[in-house]
Amino acid sequence: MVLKKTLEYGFSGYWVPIIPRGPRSVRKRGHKKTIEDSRICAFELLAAVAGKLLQESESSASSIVAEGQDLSSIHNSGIKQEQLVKSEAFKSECLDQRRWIESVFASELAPEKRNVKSSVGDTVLEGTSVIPRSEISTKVRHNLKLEILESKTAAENSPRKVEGGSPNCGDIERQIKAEGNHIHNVDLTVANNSNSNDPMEKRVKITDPFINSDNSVQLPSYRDLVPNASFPGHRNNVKLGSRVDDENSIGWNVYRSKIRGLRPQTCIGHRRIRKLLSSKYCKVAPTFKDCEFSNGDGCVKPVYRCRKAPYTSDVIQCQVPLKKRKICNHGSTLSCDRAGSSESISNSPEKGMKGEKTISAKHLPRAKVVSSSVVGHQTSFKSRDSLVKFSIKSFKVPELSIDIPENATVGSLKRTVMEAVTAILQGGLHVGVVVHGNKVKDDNKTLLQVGISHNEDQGNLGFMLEPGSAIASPPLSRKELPILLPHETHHHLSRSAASPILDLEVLNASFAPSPETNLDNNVETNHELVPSTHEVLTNGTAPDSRALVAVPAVSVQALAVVPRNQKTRRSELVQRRTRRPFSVSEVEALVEAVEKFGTGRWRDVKLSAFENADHRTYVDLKDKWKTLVHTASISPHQRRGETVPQDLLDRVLSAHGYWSHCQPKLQTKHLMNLL
DNA sequence: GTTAGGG
DNA sequence: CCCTAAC
Repeated sequence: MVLKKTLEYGFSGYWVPIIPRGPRSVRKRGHKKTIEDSRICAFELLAAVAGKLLQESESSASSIVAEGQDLSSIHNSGIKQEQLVKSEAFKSECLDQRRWIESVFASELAPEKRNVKSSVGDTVLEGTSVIPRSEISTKVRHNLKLEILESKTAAENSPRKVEGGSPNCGDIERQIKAEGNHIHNVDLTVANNSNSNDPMEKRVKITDPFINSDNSVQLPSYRDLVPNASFPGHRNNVKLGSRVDDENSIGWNVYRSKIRGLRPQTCIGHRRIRKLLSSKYCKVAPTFKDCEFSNGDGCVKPVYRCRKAPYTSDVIQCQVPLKKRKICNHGSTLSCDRAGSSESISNSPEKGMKGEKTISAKHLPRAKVVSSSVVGHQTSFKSRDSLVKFSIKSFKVPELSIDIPENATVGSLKRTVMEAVTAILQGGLHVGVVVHGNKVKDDNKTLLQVGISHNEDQGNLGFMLEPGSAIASPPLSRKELPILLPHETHHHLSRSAASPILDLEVLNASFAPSPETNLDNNVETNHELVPSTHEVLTNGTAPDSRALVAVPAVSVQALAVVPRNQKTRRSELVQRRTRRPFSVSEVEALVEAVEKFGTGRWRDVKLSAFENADHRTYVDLKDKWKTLVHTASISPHQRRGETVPQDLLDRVLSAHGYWSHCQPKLQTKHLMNLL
């Protein structure tokens, strides 16, 4: 008897293998080169200024001083500028001298206000540098708002794009992370008046939760600080079920660990800033996390809001930026932000919250299961013509189907679910769009075409998560999971130490096979060296018990969504079935049935010997027979996997020979009859 | 829906 | 196991 239970899962904060980043997005320069260069130049100048500042103060360094420092020397360098330096923080940003920073912290642990504002030419840089690093950020609340043009195609507007992100934003984050910095919030606002042609009007804000609205920094009190808490001192345990977020007015909810590293972060130097701005997309007013895009043609205006930080999944964090990129791409080559709002941080009520965003630890944040199943709701509309505004509360996620014996323990159930969810998450997720209950398959349709318009009831629109491409295999196919063997556990743990919420339970699930379940079994079989599962199968347990394997049952319809192109469809949408090696007893049953029915009546074989084995189709049986025949015909040492008793193989050969010999006769007979 | 066979 | 041509 099998207990069937389906459940849904949400974003999860489980450990996900770190996927090597692809090359940084290619930035095309093209006709904007000049503008861009000048921008870069501006930042270089700025950096130079900062460097000079630091140099000047180096003698008196290691302590915070310099409020309203005189910048005459910088003026002397011929750079037009106005600077207001309220602290030295910014200096560290440019020189990246940890020692200095640390010394600062050693002596400045009490709440301290620091503020840096500098402007070079038309470029304004506001930076706050020495802020406590948030080494462990485990949860984040994500709010996502979209404003999309109806006229844009579904593909363009598809939330799938959320998966990506504008290179600028993504790059910013990556760069920050790469530098080991943990800036809690970075707002980049680039506003170009289309008519002003002033490429230099930029505004870079680097903020932090501890930064007040006046851009000052407030450090947390001592007790909140845990020096070098680079490894999670505590984690969030994976829990079944979902947590309803009472604040869940919009978006994902994530929390942040209270543990914070003491190490101050270094600030973004000019180099990084330059990189950021060298991205063509930066011109389109990217703001990190809390951002709003506006582009000249007034077409696309997505608004992303991400409050409180990290502990959002890779998926989420990576997705947001990508989306922006795509949108930027479409939008606005020429003019940016017709409104010309240089303060475009967003007019949403949550504006004040921008400082709350926290970028999590290095290897991308994780999301916790936030809500198990929710359909996205669109809350607000855009009054402006042709603009549709979305507010995605959450995604409806694919169904997860799990078969597990009644006598399995709750613990094993948890582990099974855990693995299933993890496996799916590892494969990445895609976003599907559902309109009026129908999944929108054609990415090229416009929102209007699929029934999404600004004056339409948005209640009929929903988003859902779908397993992504890489989704290698369901949980127990460890073969395809990076973590396979118990002895690898530590290795992985240490390697992923930077991931604050790496959940031990996940690992335990993988490595703590429990006798009551077939986990152990699977672990064995997946070693591909260890024989057998037939103990289980032959000791009275029905073969079906092996169905404990949690199979993420991706619904066909879900998979059918977003059929981009032929090429990607299969790999991205179709989930390969769980590999379930035939047990000896199954082989035996198969052989027996084939002996009876022959090799051309798989349906009969299935019905007679595997009627109750739902996971064995007649195609499977046929395939297995095929491999059996092959196995039987090769030398024993060449065989792999489950060891099939020689006598069974002999029977296979025998039956195969018999039926293959019979076949011609029958065929001949048939032909004779025809003639 | 089944079979058979290549991938 | 997947995919598909060919029943």
